[in-house]
Amino acid sequence: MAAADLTTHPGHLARRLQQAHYLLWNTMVSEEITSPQFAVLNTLVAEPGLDQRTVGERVGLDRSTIAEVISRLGRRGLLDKVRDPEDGRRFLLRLTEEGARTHRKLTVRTARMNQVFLAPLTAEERTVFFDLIRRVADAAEGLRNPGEPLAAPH
Amino acid sequence: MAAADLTTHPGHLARRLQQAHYLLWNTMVSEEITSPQFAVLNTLVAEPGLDQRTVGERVGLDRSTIAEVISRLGRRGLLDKVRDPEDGRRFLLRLTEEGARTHRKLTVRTARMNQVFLAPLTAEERTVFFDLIRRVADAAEGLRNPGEPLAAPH
DNA sequence: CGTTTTTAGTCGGTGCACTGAACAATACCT
DNA sequence: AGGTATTGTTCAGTGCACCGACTAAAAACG
Repeated sequence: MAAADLTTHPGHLARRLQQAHYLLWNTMVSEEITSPQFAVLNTLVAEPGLDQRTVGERVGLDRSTIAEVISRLGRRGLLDKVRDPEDGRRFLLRLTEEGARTHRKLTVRTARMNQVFLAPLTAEERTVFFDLIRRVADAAEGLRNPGEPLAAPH
Repeated sequence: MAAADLTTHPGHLARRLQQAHYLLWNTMVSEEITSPQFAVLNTLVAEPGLDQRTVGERVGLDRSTIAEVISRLGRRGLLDKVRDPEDGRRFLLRLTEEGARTHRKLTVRTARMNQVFLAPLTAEERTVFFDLIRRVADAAEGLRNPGEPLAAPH
């Protein structure tokens, strides 16, 4: 049997895209803070006091992975973890002053990096790019919990 | 400072896309063989006898990562690793009979999975989808080893 | 030649990402 | 109230992905 053409395999392209992004992030944004870590900081700027599981849901990470990411951020003093007094299972998360400062700094650099990353595309193409990827990713995620309606109620 | 909108961050989208693919692969293609492992098998079907480094280059993996992937495939008896008699640094790689059989089986399943994964897009959109991702990924990879100073420091 | 430089592969370290199993706290249900 | 889910977190295990430092073989040079 002939070999397949990987350039028409979305999984292969997705991996290459992510790797390319990873490298650019490392050189243009930060070698300390990774992109998923920034996503967590960003979520906690928008919604301070979230619990760990919900943060994971927001950024698209499962419970094990989010636990590790948060543990790293905590170790670096970028966020605080407190037991919810009203629900002893939860940890409530909140950025420290340094966490907020780091987020501000990286927000600027991230915007710059995105410009470089998307430079090959025109403005209209970028819109399409976002739209297509989002639709494919959303649909595939929807295949996971088939009982659930697409528009998540609160 | 306000939180950024991650749905317009290509890195975040790329990660979500890859995760969605990973999950679908696991349910529709194989729980044993991963997508990068399949990419290696596929490369060796097209070009038997390649050395390790070149295979990594073909599928887009660095030396360390490709070494691990190949070691796993070797452990499962899907490929053979032989010292190049003409260049004692190289290992030449070749699929075993079982490796070729596995590749054939997964090729069929992968095609089915890609249909499901891309189902949200029309035929024209798929073409655009491939084109945009490829252009962005290629451009970012090009930034790695240029003769050109790409971004003036500060 | 012999000395440098380049190249192929390995090794140790860090981080992301998933699964499945365990555990404790809470909620649900007769 | 008491037993049974359900939920939030952790832990162990596997695999991808990078970097930097190292070894050994080959190539380039003088």
